[in-house]
Amino acid sequence: MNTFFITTPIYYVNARPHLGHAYTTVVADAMARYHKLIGQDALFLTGTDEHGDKIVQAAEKEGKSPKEFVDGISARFQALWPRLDVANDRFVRTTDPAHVASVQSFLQKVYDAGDIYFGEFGGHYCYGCERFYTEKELENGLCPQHLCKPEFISEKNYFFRMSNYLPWLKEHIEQNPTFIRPERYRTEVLSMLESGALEDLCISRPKSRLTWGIELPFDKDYVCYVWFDALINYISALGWPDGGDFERYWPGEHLVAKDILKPHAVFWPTMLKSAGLPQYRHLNVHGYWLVRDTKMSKSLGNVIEPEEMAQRFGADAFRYFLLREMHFGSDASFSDEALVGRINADLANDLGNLFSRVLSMTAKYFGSRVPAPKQFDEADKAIEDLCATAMRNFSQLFGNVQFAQGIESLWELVRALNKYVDSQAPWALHKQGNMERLATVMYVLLAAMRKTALCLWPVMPVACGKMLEQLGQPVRENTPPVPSLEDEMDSLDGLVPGTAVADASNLFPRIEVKKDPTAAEKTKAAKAQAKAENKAARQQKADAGKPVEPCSSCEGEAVSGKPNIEFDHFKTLDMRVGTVLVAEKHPNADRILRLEIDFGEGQPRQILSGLAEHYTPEVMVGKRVCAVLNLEPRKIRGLMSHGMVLTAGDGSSLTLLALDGNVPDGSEIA
RNA sequence: CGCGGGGUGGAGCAGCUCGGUAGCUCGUCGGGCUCAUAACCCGAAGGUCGUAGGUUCAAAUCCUGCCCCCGCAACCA
Repeated sequence: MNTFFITTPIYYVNARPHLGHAYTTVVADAMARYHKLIGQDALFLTGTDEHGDKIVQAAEKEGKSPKEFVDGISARFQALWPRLDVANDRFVRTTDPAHVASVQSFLQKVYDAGDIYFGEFGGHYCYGCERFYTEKELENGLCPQHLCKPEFISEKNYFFRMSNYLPWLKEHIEQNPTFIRPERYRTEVLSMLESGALEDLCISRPKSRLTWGIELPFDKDYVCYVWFDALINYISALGWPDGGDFERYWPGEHLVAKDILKPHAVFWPTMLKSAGLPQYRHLNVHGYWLVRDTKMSKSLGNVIEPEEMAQRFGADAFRYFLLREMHFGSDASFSDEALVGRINADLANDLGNLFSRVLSMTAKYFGSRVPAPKQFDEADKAIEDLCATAMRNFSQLFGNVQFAQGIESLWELVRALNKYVDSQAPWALHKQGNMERLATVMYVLLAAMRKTALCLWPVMPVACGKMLEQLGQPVRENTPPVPSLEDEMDSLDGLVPGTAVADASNLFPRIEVKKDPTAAEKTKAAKAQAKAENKAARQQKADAGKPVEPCSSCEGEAVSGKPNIEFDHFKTLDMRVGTVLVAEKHPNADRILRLEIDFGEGQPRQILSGLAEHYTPEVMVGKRVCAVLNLEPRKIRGLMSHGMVLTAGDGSSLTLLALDGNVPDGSEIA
């Protein structure tokens, strides 16, 4: 196995690239470079996902055709990567004619295998539940929740018989412990499979509703919906079904964020299985970057612009931070402070300063020429051993997607080199005139620095180039500095005595920090907003109410203002004042209170309200509240609610609407 | 008992699979060095490893109960 193929997801082009995109792509780049560095034939693919409803809408908004629109955003992604020193070998777009042809071949193959059928999409839609019911779920033709007749909405669509392959998939995952990694995501997928909640996959949309997509080869009235279009990029970019690249590079491995675990861990393997193609080797799943411990989102104004980071701190430092700070698989926290902290501590103080002090001494004592070493003593041998260990650990950990740990093991060497400088005190040797010993010490340092730089090529390609240049080593951009890192691991050889080196070095200047006293407040505000966001997003998801996953290689972002309504429309609301007679926790829902409220109607009305996290039942009794009475009654966790209590809140805090004066129960609100 | 992750010195994390001196980075304090990017090196303070039990000669590590935090899911009319 001397080839390596790594992919990022193709990014949905309805928004600009953000930190999450940058992380995934930088990691993939580092992986590709690492495999090139150990002498493999590595191919690195990224790209853009350009079909779907959202694109059409976004394009309309800007008065562009879909194609014009996606061309623009795709170009933006493509322009970003070089700024992060990302050197992808391929870039795939789902609007590429080759991709389109490939998707159609794949669909045809799966169709011929008998795994695609024409069926009913949707069916019995209950507006109360905002979902479709199958015949089986209905009780006497009625919605089991509301006991009302659901409306029959019919849309014929094509389905992929995914369920056929789920038992096989479960076994495959069980027998291949690193098929999905890290472990936690493997566990999650297995429990997903055990839960039995997975159904067949709807893979089409009628052209009457969506034209911006790939036409099904067996029905020209339909286009392909989301996953069959998107996932196939991983092989269409290799020219599948034709061309030698597929033979050469497949199976590869994938890198994704945890939000698209299901499509990659379940849909894609079953699709490959159905098409009779070999499985991918690994699905590498990473976590989210939080910003000051809250979710990053556009409307919070805390979106991290990768370009800005690269510009302010340098692409190398930014990449270093991303790879060093996040333990692959877990979430991590992004902040300027953390970034600057890493840059100063690791890059400036430890690594940069090491280069500075050693090169400066080499200039002073040996005229900037690598001296020839003599016999190694114990201290030198210890460094030689540690260097070998560090390189081996680094290599093993990096290959195992444990980037932070790999880098850390390299820093054990860097710190040891700084200690070695102190313990050997070259300046003292020089004073004593002990030039033999001095030569050996300086050689050990320079040679170990070279080894360090070699390992860092996947992480910081440009800085690595600078380091090697300062050590008199020839480098070529985007080419591994040595043909095989393996050959470099067992000795301190590789640096030829007499080589001219730089006389000074300032690789990573310290960044002076200016304290931001409002940081804590910012955090607090951001958290509150984030919660509100969450809620809005959830609402939106519910509104979509479709049994098919929305594309999630992007963050959903359309939080829009509400349109104006007619006064007549407003007047249709029946809002009244009432007094809470009874309040208790919903027996089967932790956020909800069950209220009995007197609206002067003769008998109290039962309303359920999501107040439990803000008001205790005791406090609620006797309170006067405002409510909407003529909302469609709705069953919530088994109890009926006949109205809605009015509240104001921002997501983290919530308060009831209060009355300024005294009016009788049942008074109208307008 | 919805699913999953987590609670380890001031902060962030490792260690837990395979029980046996609690480790790393940052921060704080004291010292050293003078080659260097006010950096580097040494030392110190600071933790009964969420909690209550259990197994064991021995538990951060294994078992059980409980508490708390974070995602997702469900209910927020």
